[in-house]
Formats: sequence, C-alpha cells, structure tokens
Amino acid sequence: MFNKRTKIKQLLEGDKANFETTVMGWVRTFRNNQFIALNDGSTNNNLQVVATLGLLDDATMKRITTGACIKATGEIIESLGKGQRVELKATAIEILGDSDAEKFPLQPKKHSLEFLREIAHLRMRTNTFGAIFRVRHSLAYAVHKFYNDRGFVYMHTPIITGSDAEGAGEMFKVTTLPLDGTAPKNDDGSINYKEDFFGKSTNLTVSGQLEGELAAMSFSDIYTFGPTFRAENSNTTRHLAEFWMIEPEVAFNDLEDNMNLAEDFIKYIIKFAVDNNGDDLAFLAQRLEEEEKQKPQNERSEMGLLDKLKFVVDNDFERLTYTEAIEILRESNHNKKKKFQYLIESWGTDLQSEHERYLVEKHFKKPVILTDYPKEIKSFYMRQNDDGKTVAAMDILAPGIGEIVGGSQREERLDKLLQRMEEMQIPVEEMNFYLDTRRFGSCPHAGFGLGFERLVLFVTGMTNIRDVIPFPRYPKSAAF
RNA sequence: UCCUACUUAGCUCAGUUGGUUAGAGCAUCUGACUGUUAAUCAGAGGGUCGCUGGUUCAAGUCCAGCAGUGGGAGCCA
Repeated sequence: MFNKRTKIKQLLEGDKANFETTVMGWVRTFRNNQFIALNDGSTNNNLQVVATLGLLDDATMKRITTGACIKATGEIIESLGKGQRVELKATAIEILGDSDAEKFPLQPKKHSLEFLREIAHLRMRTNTFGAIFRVRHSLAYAVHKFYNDRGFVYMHTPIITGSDAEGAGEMFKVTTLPLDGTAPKNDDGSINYKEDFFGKSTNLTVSGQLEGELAAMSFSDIYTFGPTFRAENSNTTRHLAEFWMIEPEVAFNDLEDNMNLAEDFIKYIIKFAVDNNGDDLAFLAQRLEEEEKQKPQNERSEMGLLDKLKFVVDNDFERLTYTEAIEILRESNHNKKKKFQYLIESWGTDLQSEHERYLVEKHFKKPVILTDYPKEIKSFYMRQNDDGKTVAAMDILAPGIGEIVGGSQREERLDKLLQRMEEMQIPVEEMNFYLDTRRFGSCPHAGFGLGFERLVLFVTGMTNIRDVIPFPRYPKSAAF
C-alpha cells in the first residue's frame, strides 16, 4: 500500500526508538547536504531525516529543495545531535514531487502576513498558519461536542434564502437571470423574478436565526454552524464577506439563561483548544510575544496569550446593562478629559468601538456582557422589556476583538412583535412562516450568534480576521 | 464608503535639497563542507522604482488621477 506511513506527530511524541518506518512530507530546509527538516502538517515540529553520505546520487540530492515532497524510509534512532529527541536515519529517499527552488515563494525565513495572504494556497505550509488552522479545526470540533453533549440538535439552515428580511445587513443576490440587461421585466421596469430559477428573488443568507427559531419550536434546543454572507463594503480587520457563525436557539430560555449558555460555551471551546493544542498555542504565543516586542511599552498587552486564555476560562464575565455602561463611561476620566472622539452625553445612542474597548480593556479588563439596550438601536425580534424603552438583548465584548456574540431573548408575544415590525417597516406578509411560531404554541425562547472567526482570532492571538480563515473573501478579493 | 500612511530585486527594506552606471540583508544559482538546527564559507546573476499623465535641461524623488496594500472609523459577528 502506497500510503503506509507514520505521521510525524506520532513519531515525535512517542517514547520508542530503534524501529523501521516510512514518513512522507514536505521539505522545510535541507542543511549540510545531510539534514532534512520534514513536515507533514500533523504538527508544527519537523522530523529530522538524515541522509548519510553516499545514500543519494548528486542528481537526487539537488531535488531535495524547500517545498519538495519526499518519501523517506529508515530507522528511528535517538538523535546524535542536539535539538531533537529522535531522528530518521534514512535508508531510502524518494522524491514524490519536485519544487523548483527558483520559483517556490516560501523561503526558510520570516515572511510578512500581507505577503502570505497573497499566496493563501501555500501559506498553510508555514508554522504560523499550520498552527492557526489546526487550532481552528479543534475549535470547530469542540463546538459540535459542546452542543451534542448537551442534547442540542444540529440544524442545517439554508444558505440560499428566500427571505429578504433577515435583518442583518446587505445581501448577495442569487440568480440565474442574465446580467446583460435582457432579463425579463415587469410592466414597471423592475426585474420579473417569477422567471428566475426559484420563481422569486433569492439571496445568500446573512443569518440562520429565523430558521433556527422555527426549529427550536420543535426540538427545544438547536444550534446552527455554517457559512453566512454579508455584502457590506467593510474593510476592517474584523469583517469578512463570507464567515462562519454558530447560532444556538433554545426554547424556554430567558436572557439570563442565554448569557449563561454563551459564557459556558465560550469557556468550553477555549479550554478544549488549550487542552488539545498545547504545541500550536505555545508557538502562537511565542509569535505574539515577539510581535509585541516591536511595539512601544505602553501598547503591549499585560498578559501572554496562554495566560489570557486561562484567565478567560477561569473568571466570570462582567455583566452589566447598557444603562450602567453609559454611566461608567460618562463618569470616566477618559470622557471628562474629552479623550473619546465621540463623547458620552445622553442615553440612547449606540456605543462606538472606542467605548467598548474602554470598558473591556481599561475598566474591567475581562470579557463583558452588555444587556438591555435601547430598542431603537436593536432588531425587531428582540423581546421588549417592561420599561417600554429597552429590549432583552445581550452582546459579549472580548478584549482586542470587540463584539464576539450578539443575542437576545426573542419576542414571543404576537401582538408586540407585530407592533415592532410595523414600526420598523418589516414586511409582515413575507414573514408569515416566522410569525406562525407565535401563532401556534409560542413560548419564551432565546439565542445568540457567535462569529467563529472572531473566536479563532481571540484564541490564536492573531489580529487580522483574514488570517484565520483559509481562503478569505472580502471586498475586491475572492482569489483561490 | 470615509480618514490616513504606504507601493523600489523573489522577500524585507535603504535611497539626502530633483543630478550621471538604483543599494543592503535574506532567498536563488555555482562551488566547498559528514552532526547541521532559519547551518556556515567563497563567488555570481537578478530592477519597466504600482499604473497613466504632467512639471523640468533632468523625476525613484515634485504634482494630478487611477489601482492595490496596511492602520483607523462606520456597518456588524
């Protein structure tokens, strides 16, 4: 069998030596015509393959270049040199795939993240991105494990949606109609979508929440985990046009239950990565530390990556209402000395990211859950509080990332929901499928959305969201 | 979309008040090297200075437009 080989991770972690094996992987460096640092992606650590003199002819030797793929067979022995416990003393080396050294863009040296972003198809072969995407995998696995262990049903909500009113931003249109102006038209000149593939106007989903609510009205506890799409012209380190979102929706939960679920969930998956990806996180922590050294002293973070993750897992998130947050901000020296670009004056305006950062990074120095926002700045489906001014919303803000979770208790009372939809000009006739849940056996329920990439950012210590998804999609960019 | 900085060799960057053949480190290539750890040593090749136009005797350098990238803001997850 061709693929009979041992993974490098297994060889390096085992405590055995003096046995025959075969490894396959990609050459990172080739030193002294003798030492091959081989990586197969199972771990960031390389296996040292030793090609003793005379094993290879000159022509084959020349083909062992950075990036080449090789198969090496030999004996695992305790290393004669320092720096590694074991090494492979090769008895045979076969080139599986050549890599022209003059053209292969990755060199055994430091590259900028901007450059690597241009070669996203090859950047996974670097230590940094190898670590990031193994951590990303673990986090994704932990998401499913967390909900499965608690009896949640994983719902696949549609990616193509017929609902125009998911209410979370600009949508990408999905159509098979021609774009050259010859699409069928209505009498008033608008496009006649009855002729389109689905017989109506359709878009890529911006959220699975509405469908998730329908499912929660049947299974009690559900979650979604899938891609979502926003056609916003957002050019930031925190936004993508295509990103993955986790949206649990739970019948019979109120806002406090919702907060407890979100906090437990975040702590669980971070702990899972800490417990299962120690090597990768240690590498990323060291990388971050070196990057921090470039910064001036006052901009450096007080904690290293691993300490920060441990702190989040071990400590309660700070919970306070929007109204309390406004008071803290208004009374802060920062506000009084007019250091905010947008000064806090009155109740009712939305918080700017500088305010969120102040609360999270300066005042509390831990994740913060803000609740009970003014209804004017939140979505129609959020449950109205008895004060008539606020809704049962909650946002979780993380240090360095900002909003990582947005959620709420949903409005289960049909009359209140209809009234809110009217005020916010949501087309009721298109939402009948959603309103049916309030007509037939409505119940209190709550849920939230967590941006997966933002969580990966937080756990890996990376700063640009384009570096934590394999093939990022953002304005003017859909390469690969 | 707005504000701001940047764009010079494969990569990371120098390049003075506009002045003659545009530099370095790493990478690559050639050679040396049997215990190296981003190996080391010697030598060589490599540039339409983002694109378009303008000012000038003369533009990598000054001006305008466009494009791309970084950072910040808005929108949000």
